Amino acid sequence: MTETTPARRGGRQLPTAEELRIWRNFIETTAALSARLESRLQGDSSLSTGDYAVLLALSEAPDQAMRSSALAAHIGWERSRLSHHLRRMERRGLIRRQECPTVPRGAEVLLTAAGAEAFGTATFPHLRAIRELFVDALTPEQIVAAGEIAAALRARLDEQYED
Amino acid sequence: MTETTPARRGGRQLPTAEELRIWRNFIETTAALSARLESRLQGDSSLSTGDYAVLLALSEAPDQAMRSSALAAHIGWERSRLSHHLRRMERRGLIRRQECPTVPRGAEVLLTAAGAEAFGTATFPHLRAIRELFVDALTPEQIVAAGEIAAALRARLDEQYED
DNA sequence: ACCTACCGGTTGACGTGTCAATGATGCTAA
DNA sequence: TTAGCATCATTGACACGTCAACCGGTAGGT
Repeated sequence: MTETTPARRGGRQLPTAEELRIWRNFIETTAALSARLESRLQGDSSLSTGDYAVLLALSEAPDQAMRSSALAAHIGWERSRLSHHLRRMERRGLIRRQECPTVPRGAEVLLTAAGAEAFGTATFPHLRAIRELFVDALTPEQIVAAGEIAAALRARLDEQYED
Repeated sequence: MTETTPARRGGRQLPTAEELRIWRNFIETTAALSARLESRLQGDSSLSTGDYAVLLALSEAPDQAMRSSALAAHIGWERSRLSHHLRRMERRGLIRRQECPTVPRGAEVLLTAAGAEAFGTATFPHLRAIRELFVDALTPEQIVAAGEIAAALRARLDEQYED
């Protein structure tokens, strides 16, 4: 690895120059990758990755409908974020909202025909883009390593619960 | 690796379920990592990573000053993005802008004392956070692998030049 | 019954990012 | 000279995200 400072990893408080270089390349490249995927999806289907996540969840839901909070939990968003996003999607005709018959204060989110159609159009090119930009860019060993790295980073994030 | 479909990597058009799982973990975890860094920096110094990037570049510049477009190129931002960001930073007193004496339409961006101080306060905790959340979360081998993965992804992004 | 506390969802304010359009000013070629 | 034309920077419109405040209603404790 040819580090600036040898062995004693527990001692240093700050990253070495080499570690910092790798860090920057890593975080900037993953951000750029996200952005490229976003723009590919946008070009292929006029959907954002947020739209896609919502439509995917609704497509797989029974009756193509979900309670707002269940949807938020399913895709891991804050309720407020989802509410803003649904407003924009409703304006574009991708989903509809209606009072939930069973739960008093609940709001049901429904997939519209236009939403289902947009999702159908988007899916194949989106998966192909993931393949081109991620899967095919790496060796099988690197894909495994990427999975392990993600798991290790996630574990660290979770262990320092919300700061 | 135990893939759903064996060997013939060139043949498939779509990722396997396992590849998709790794992809999702990878891209979501790196996004969460960025977000955590952002929030740590915010808490430690009331700066965003965007602020930090600008202040870092100015700190290292001769006379703590740079032309706007040079700054944009240095940190890899669009000029429009930088212009918006500088407006907000100027409002907070972190930087100043003035007409450039040499270049006709050029705008000089200057680091203020407040900006330099904020940057100084932010640096150590920020680097420590990078160490905690990235460097220390991975084995030395994983850090090397992360660097190689980033390089491979970057190469693929660059080769498909801007879509 | 009444006060309170929570719950589901929305809203507003604001920071951030992209895109397209707009000045303002020099450079170049008819 | 003047009609383009590229360049530097800003602006406006809009999408997206977070945070905190809010609102209507249900549930618990006294």
